[in-house]
Amino acid sequence: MAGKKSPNGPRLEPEGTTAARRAPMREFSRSLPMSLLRAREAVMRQFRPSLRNHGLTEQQWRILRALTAVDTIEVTELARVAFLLGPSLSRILRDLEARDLIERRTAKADLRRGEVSISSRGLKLIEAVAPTSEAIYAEITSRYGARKLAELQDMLGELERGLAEMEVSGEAETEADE
Amino acid sequence: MAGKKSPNGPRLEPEGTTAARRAPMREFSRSLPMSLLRAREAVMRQFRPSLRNHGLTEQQWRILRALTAVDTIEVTELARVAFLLGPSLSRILRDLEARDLIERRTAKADLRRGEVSISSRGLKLIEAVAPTSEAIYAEITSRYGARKLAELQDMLGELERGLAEMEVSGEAETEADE
DNA sequence: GAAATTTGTTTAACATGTTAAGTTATCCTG
DNA sequence: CAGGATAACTTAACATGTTAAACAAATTTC
Repeated sequence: MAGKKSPNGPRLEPEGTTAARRAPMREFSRSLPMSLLRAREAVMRQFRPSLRNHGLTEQQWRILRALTAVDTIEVTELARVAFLLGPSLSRILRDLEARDLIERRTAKADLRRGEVSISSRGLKLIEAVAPTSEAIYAEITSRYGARKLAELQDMLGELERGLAEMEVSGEAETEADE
Repeated sequence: MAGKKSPNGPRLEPEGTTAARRAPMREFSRSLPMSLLRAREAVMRQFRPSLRNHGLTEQQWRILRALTAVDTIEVTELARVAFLLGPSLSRILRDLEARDLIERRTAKADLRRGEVSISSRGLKLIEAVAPTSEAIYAEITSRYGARKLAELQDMLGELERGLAEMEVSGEAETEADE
């Protein structure tokens, strides 16, 4: 891809020449990151309005949703499950606690750890949102096909696992590179 | 350093006693949005270090990358291609222009429109990053399998198109719902 | 052809993503 | 048992996501 570039000077012309004179590379819009981004956005666009009507963002919903599956959970574990970085989670928990949607206390055995659980108020909110959310999910499944959807998720999972292996191989350029 | 856990801390039970007393719903971590999010993050985690070494964020890279394919492009069209919302793009363009990586001017025919193009400095930067970027992409393709990757992207594209159709059907609750 | 409406872009405000640094509590080693 | 290294968060700082509002230029209406 390091082909010889035509020495086309900087564009100072209002009406440039033709369009296709630069580095080709892969078709940008068809890159894997873009495909995944657009697909996810297309999915979330379906859910956001409903969540918004209940005063929840996507991340807040993920957290409450994860909390319904457990009695209590530590912050770090919650970050892993809800797939949020620590700082984001820290801010959101502060907000959710202020809104009385969750409850927190420090672990007796280890004062560093925080234990989080959903409040009855939070539980009510979840139960109010869930039906719409489930309906949307069912509609998506129906449209796309349950089997194909499962297959897609399998492929995504395999991709994820494969990339996790790459992590260990290419760990050597924390410095340099320019 | 290994899996040393708290000696008496209550662990999470997938099918635990106290855990499964609330709303069941779908398995949270296996939802489509989470699958897509994790997969995309796994992919981007590969690219981010390299981009960072060149002082670029993912979005800035997307913009410069899109600009290499055209002579000039209008802001709105650039937002569509790079898949960024107007406000985000507006901020990033301001920054990229300050760093002399792009050039801007207003269209003669329509003073509302802004025309953007990459600068020679921006082009140099792209050419510096591209090799590493392409190598990573090649590695991913090789690991996952070119055929399977193409299939995955086809499925993602179909999902995206299918959901786009849903948009028109369920448009009636801009108000109410709470 | 001026007012009303629409369009292209930016600004504002708040929430999250991302990396680095700070805090406090545990663990660990001499 | 004093430090030093770790671990679990939390803060800070900057960039982007997201929605609403502001603005100016173009288009439509009456």
